[in-house]
Amino acid sequence: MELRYDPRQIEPRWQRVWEDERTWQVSNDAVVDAGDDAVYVLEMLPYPSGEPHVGHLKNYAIGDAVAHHRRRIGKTVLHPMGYDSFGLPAENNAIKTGQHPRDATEASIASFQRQFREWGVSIDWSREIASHRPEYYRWTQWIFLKLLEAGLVERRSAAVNWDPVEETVLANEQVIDGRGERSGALVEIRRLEQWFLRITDYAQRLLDDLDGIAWPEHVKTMQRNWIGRSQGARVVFRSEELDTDYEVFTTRPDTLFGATFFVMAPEHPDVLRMVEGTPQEAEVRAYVNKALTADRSERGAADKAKTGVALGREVVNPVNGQRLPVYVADYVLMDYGTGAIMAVPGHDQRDFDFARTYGLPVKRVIVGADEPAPEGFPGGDAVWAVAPDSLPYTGDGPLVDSHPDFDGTPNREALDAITAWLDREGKGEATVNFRLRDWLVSRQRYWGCPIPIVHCDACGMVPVPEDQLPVVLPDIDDYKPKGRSPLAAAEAWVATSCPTCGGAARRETDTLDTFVDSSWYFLRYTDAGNDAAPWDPAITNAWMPVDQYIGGVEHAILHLLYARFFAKALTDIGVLDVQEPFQALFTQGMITMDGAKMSKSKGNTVAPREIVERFGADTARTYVCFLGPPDHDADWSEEGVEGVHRFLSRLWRLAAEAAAQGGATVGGGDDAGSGEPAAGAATAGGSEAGAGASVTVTGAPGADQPADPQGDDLELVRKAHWAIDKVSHDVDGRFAFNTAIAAVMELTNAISARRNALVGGAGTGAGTDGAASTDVAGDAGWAAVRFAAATAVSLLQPFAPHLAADAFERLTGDRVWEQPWPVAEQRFLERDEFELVLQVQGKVRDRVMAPTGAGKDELEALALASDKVQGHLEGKTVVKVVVVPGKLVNVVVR
RNA sequence: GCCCGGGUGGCGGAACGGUAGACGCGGCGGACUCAAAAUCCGCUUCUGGCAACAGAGUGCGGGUUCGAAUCCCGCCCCGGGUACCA
Repeated sequence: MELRYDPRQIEPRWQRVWEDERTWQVSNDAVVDAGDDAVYVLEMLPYPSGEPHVGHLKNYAIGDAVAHHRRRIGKTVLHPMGYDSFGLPAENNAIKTGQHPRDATEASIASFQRQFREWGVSIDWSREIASHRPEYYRWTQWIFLKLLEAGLVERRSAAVNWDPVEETVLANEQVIDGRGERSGALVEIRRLEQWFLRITDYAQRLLDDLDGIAWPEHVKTMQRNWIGRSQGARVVFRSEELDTDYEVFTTRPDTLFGATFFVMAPEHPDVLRMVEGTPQEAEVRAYVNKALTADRSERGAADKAKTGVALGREVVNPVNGQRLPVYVADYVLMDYGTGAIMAVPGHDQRDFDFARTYGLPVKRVIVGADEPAPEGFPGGDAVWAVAPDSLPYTGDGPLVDSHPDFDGTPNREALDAITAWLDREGKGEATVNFRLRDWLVSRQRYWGCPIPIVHCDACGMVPVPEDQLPVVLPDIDDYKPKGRSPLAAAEAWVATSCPTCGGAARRETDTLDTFVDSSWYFLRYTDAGNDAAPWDPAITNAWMPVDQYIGGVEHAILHLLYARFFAKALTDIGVLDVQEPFQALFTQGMITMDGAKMSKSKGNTVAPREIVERFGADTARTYVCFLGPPDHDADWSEEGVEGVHRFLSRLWRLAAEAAAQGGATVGGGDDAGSGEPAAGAATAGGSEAGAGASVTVTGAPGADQPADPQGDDLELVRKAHWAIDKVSHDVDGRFAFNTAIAAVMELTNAISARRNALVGGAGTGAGTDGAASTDVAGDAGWAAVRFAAATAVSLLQPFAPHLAADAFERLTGDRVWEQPWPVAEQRFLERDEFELVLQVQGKVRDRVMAPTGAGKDELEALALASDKVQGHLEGKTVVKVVVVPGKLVNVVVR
């Protein structure tokens, strides 16, 4: 009998069974019945481009392992799949080749879909979605209109990030080091009318609710930093010349008395107004223009020398009436706070640098607790033209040279007192400032969701009525952006009538950022077939939140923040009841090649398709789960793949051989659910086999746990239970897949050893027909091997579902995915003896067997009885003996 | 600069404060074979020793402890995130 592990036979066969029987489909009736046992496992939505890469493989291998495991511990699992199918790559391809983005996208989707099936991922395909299809984006538009109704959508003119290569605006989150996230081009600032979502309204809640979700701490930290809450005060500085108040935000109102000048951002709308008609105008204009056109990465460099120009104007410090010269300088950002600052060079590094460059006075108003008081303390007039080395001082301490009411007061107290005073005087108030900006969602590109708005000369901006959705993206001839959306050229489409007055009107031609599409897809999965509404809240609220979300850490900010915002906003609107969409998050590490990121341009890529073709999907999946802790980056290794393939071959062969020694009593009696005939009936077709399954009895029946194993068989059964215990702990919540698989490898090694002993002599491997021992001991041995093999494949099922299905059926006649997850029996985990470690001075000197449950005295006596221990005690006095029952004895000597 | 991670054999990596190096890769040796592949078995942290064994050892320096890869303090290096955020 030839026993060869042949994934090319095995894998398609089981894929057919799962597909024909729709094994992984779950109905929405089930979620209501299941209650808390309903579990939503989700991997991040893939962008379909070409074919899947190893990152996808890892993502779905991890997710599928979780889904399988949860099913087998009795959960009702929702595990859907779809495509983030709007977006620039398809459009850029269209510009280059003329191919419609839809065609390229659909081709990619087909390729992804085919490969996901070949990987055997347990997906409920009935819920598949693709964000570029009208039946999906109809509801994206619906949500946009709901947000509009709720006042969370705004169209306003703003200085925005313009990507000159992609010819579109970008969200702040898509600008990295002053360059477009995708194009890498230097981003320019332009003032344009754009659509914004008011995510800043939710800043505080987005921050607070991070506390309640099971996410990696570093991801939460990244979001906290991005939201950037800071507590401070708004303070009003008055320009008497212009009769205008200018507000600044400061986190340090305690240093107000140390302000020696005032700075505005180059973008500040009043900068030019302040100098109009003055001798400074030309110089200021030149500076502002230069600052605005300079590239952002250069401007953003913290170590760049500070530059600026005096405006020749003054503003009044509200706390002491002092007049402060006003400057324009590019180290002040329009984006943050009010675009103007009070400068306190004595206590801020940046202001200090600027002051030193321009010879501005530096005043110290706080002294360090353990520093000597400066000249004139308290209440002197300590202003230095050139600052001493101790400045700027950014620590805490009592105030000096400020005001008689505050001098000597610790600055943190003074901060509150000064804020209260400002408030009373109407010159400021306590406030919180966020770094988070509103989300710019309009894009001047073609391949995205049309914004469902009509512009009417008479009525203004009019939302497209719900019953006229979707606004379908029209086909166009020229995809090339020309500073405006390519849609603007689709005149027949743009021209429409106003839904309100019926007059001539024009459609909005911008499309939505694709992050809008992916901010709600997980809701659509829960009720994907619904064509009357985006979802039924009763169903969606029952499935939600996603119990386990799995994806790359690169989405730590953008996607995860937007999706959280959507859940909260939709909940406030009343169409949903989900505060946090992703209860638990797991972020997988990257797979690298020779330590570097895989990329097509470097040519250091591995295509999952090739691996699957050569070794099978089970090898590919098990390998990516084995190559290290899944949340760490890991380097791809060809030898590693082969090693895993060897392991799977070995396990399968052992199982098949053991089955031939008396497994699979299929079909008889009560076992109606069992599938195809076992052992050897390799190419039998799909589900139809279930009916008249043949009975194969070749010896002791099945792979049940042996009733009363002895000797080596007992040891093997123990090992199986040890593996159950280990894998269960590693998989459940720990994501320690690498060690779980290692445990199954250990069990496999033990099975192999027992098998070799049974066959007798040195094993000759695959070709052996394993001369079956017919004696009683042999039968018992094979029974233990069958049990252990069935356990091993059962534990491996979340990683290698095809192999597990095949081997388990041979051994037992049953379908492994329908079996409950094995449970370790305590009696096999415990032994009556254990290896006692004997230490002297904390160093291991000997190991002896000791009875389990032996008392401290007994263990101490055993330790002192050891010759090796005694050898190390010679000439020394025993000071103390530490006994850890069940573990070790440590003898302390002097 | 700031905020996270992380430094363990030739390599990827294991180790509730209690046997450091599970498991895999690679390497070496052996069995099977005419031979090779495949398979199976054994060895594989370093140093000394034929061996029993002894010593050293988890980035570096201290500390706590009967006992530290693990906890604490101070450094060094690597990776990631973020950056003139007032």
